[in-house]
Amino acid sequence: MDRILNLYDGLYRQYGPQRWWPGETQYEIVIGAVLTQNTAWSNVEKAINNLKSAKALDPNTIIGMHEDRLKALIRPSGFYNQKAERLRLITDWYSENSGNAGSMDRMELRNQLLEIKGIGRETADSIALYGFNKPIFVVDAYTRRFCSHYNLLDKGDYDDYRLLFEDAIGLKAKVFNEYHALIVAWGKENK
DNA sequence: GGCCAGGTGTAAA
DNA sequence: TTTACACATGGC
Repeated sequence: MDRILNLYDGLYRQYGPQRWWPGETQYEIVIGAVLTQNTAWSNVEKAINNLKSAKALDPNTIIGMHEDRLKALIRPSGFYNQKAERLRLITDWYSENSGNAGSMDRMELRNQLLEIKGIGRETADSIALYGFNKPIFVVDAYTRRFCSHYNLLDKGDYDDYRLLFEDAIGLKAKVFNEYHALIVAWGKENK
């Protein structure tokens, strides 16, 4: 049995199902994916709660909102100048494409997202997997640490890590979803 | 008070 | 192609 599958079983037994992404709606997942860029999730929660309290967590409101207003609401998540712009761009895309993104090929969706300024590989893959249920494995800082710890891969490009898991598991969105979340749970216990 | 967190774009070597 | 740096807040 492949070691990657074996480690998955171990994590699952230890931590149980994680029920990711921590967000209720598809749009909230998209917003959260941007806000969490190099940022602690606790700070992202504050920003999302601000948006909810302001009844601003929907595409039309975000697009129509004054830039300074948006920056103030997302301020706790840090990098708020950049992120306000990134939220606007991803929201423009979302308004246009959320309807048919679900029927896109996984790589077609990924490539569309990567064309958006401020949406890099991890953010694109998080949106594709957790927002649209596409089988793309998400690589983050925890994933690299996990791979290094278990000697799966030490230095590599983002896609080297992604393919390592995709090749071992097969294109299974449900497993990708759970595995990534479990790696984060593992990572928070192993600092 | 310093370090770090579920990255990304840009510029320079 | 690789490396360095800016971007910012809140928790410990």
